[in-house]
Amino acid sequence: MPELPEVETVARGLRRVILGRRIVSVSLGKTDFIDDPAALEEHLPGRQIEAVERYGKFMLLRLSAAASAGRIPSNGDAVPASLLVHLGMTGQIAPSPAEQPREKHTHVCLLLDDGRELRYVDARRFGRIAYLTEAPLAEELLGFGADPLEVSTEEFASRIRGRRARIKALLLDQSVLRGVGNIYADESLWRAKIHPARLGGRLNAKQAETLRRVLQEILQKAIVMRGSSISDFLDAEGEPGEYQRHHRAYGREGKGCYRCKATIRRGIVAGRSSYFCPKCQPAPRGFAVLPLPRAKRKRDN
DNA sequence: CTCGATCCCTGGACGC
DNA sequence: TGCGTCCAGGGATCGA
Repeated sequence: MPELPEVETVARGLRRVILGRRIVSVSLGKTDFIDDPAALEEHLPGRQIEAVERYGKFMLLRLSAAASAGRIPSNGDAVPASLLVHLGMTGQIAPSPAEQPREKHTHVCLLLDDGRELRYVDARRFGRIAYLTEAPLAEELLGFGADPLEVSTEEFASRIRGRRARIKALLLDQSVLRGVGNIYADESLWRAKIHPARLGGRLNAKQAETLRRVLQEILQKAIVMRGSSISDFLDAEGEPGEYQRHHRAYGREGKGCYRCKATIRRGIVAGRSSYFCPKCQPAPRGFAVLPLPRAKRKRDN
């Protein structure tokens, strides 16, 4: 669930609270979501957290070369490196006092030089953590698409043009755009009045530009609101976001469209639950709308 | 190239 | 109350 705005919110929070801290030691819980757990234990201690960046849905903790106490480390720690962190669905990362009991599902603890622990908690372990030096990191980031906040009209159009996938699949494809997930895909398609199952390559230039523009507006607003807290998203200071109050499509099955009052419906597109207004966002021929669940048939709105 | 299916994983919602 | 089942979904992978 953490998508670009949520990850940006976490990265900004981390920047405020851990920048400049040095990692003293590492302790790990379950490690099946970590690329090379031993590398964390071997290479993180002694390094300083110099920057926190976001790349799509990833966070990049930029680390100094390890302090070497007068000699050059022989294990590669003389060069800078990065810790790549993906929050998956349920990942949270934040510092806590080291003496505070560890929450359930805490899988990575980095003891910092100020007595706190930077803890990574992830019940479902859909996240990912990797220790990477410069070259492997560059290679890792190579396959990602454009930054949706920066992408130009022309680049966005060219990344859609000629594709045969559905527009929602393209929005979710991290090699097309980096950072968009299910919520912001549905929200931007609703705002652009484009059905998620439309074929991306069939959008005309005006539709593509509208989609690009509203996607940027939505992401920017969501960042200002510190992201959407559905399920259990909390930022690095334990605060929930507010953007879920502004959702117009996502999660609103059975409720009224804010534009036309028609009932928001759900279908599966690109393997994901997709919410749309059947009136504002006309479906392509043959699209299967899921029947409204009993429980959601009425209710407020 | 794109699709759907399957897997990973846990907690919460729901039905009986 | 409790138990079983389904679903949430980002990403990898595999076969069609």
